[in-house]
Amino acid sequence: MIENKKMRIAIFEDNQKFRESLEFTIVTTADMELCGSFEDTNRLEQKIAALLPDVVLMDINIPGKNGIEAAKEIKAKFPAVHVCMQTVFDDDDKIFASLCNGASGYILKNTEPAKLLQAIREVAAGGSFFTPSVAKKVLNFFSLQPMHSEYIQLTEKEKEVLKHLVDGLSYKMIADKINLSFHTIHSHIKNIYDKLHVNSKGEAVAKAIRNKLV
Amino acid sequence: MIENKKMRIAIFEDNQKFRESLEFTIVTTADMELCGSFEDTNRLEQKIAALLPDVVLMDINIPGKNGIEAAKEIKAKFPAVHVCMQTVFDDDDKIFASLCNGASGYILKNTEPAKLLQAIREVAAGGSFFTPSVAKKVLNFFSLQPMHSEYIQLTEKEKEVLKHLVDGLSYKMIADKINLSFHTIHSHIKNIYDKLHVNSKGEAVAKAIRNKLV
DNA sequence: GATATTATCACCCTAATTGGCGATGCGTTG
DNA sequence: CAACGCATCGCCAATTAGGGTGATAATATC
Repeated sequence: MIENKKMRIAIFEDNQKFRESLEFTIVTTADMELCGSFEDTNRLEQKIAALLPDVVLMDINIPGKNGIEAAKEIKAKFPAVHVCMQTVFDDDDKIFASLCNGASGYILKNTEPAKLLQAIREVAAGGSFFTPSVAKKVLNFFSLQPMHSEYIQLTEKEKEVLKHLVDGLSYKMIADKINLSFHTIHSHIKNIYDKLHVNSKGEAVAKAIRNKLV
Repeated sequence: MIENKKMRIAIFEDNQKFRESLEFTIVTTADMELCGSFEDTNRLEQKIAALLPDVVLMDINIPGKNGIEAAKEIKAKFPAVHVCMQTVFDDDDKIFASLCNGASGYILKNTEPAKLLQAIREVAAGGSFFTPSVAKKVLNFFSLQPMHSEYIQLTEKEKEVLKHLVDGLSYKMIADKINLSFHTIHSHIKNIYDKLHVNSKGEAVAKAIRNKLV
């Protein structure tokens, strides 16, 4: 975003009332410009290509291809265009599907205009925005991942050694790779095993990948 | 939160300057009350039990048990207490570890007071708050879609053996587990290595997990 | 029906790697 | 100074990897 240019916003929303409400919010905002407003996702690619918006507000339940697919397509073909999903539902599946398909934000339709504008600005700047209830769901999702529950403090060297271990290198090869002696690698690995509470390469590799230590 | 009562905030932060800055922000806010401020997490449980804060601001790198472990302990013993992590670093590992351990928010220390207060209010109300950069990381996490396609056809037995290998069992232990001889496990594993084009347990485990063969 | 092919199982041998035990020194940080 | 991360080294037993051989039973394929 260049400071002195207005953000270009495109709206995809089938409910006429709500669409007009969004349009009003955008056009009455100094640093934003409404570059397009549609009630379906037909000829999506051409629309986006012609308008090149900074931010797309995409309804999830929209005629034509649904908003989640649309978000995916937009991100695939126009990575620079940021997509902010919006819906009345805060359905878990849809939230996660949207996030996975590249949406940068997820807001509920009852969000007040001030917050909506804040969300748009965050998203336009390459950031992300969730309404609190969505953020909560994301957190709950993480809380359901039991294996992430222990925090493991590895030193830089240990992380490096572990990375090579995961890549399948032997002690000797790792020693060569990072110019340390076989013995040093050996003791690093012993320390890693202690910290991970494992006692074999297989377990260490599994834990490293699953806990995203690498 | 009952409307007419002040939110009780407890601070755990070792840096004195920053702690005082936080204290100032809290005490000068009408709807908040500073109920405790500490420079380490010693006797954490007693402190929380005595104060029963609505929201705990927890530094990640704090003496005593680190902030991530502390968050976990607080959520385990006092589920009603909301924890908001803060740190100067936006280190992926720590963010995810914190989220998984029950923290409701994650803010960077350069966050302006207004946003900090907003975060506290969200969290106190049972919501969640991320600074935009953290939200971005969460999204990136979801966008890490597996994109592997290498046709690996393992037989049922091989899959079973591989699964145990990933779980960290030795050849001998696997043999016991599925009532086969050590030698048989050995040859299965040799075949698995052939099919996966690997030549060590570490690589096999890594490939198994990454390609979702287990 | 005869002939591959494949999955499964079992064994032997050797060399290399790994895991667990120990120890030392050096520099930084608290 | 104590504690810690880091690097180094030795020893020994267990495990693993790679090279074979070969049997059985089920399933294709000819």
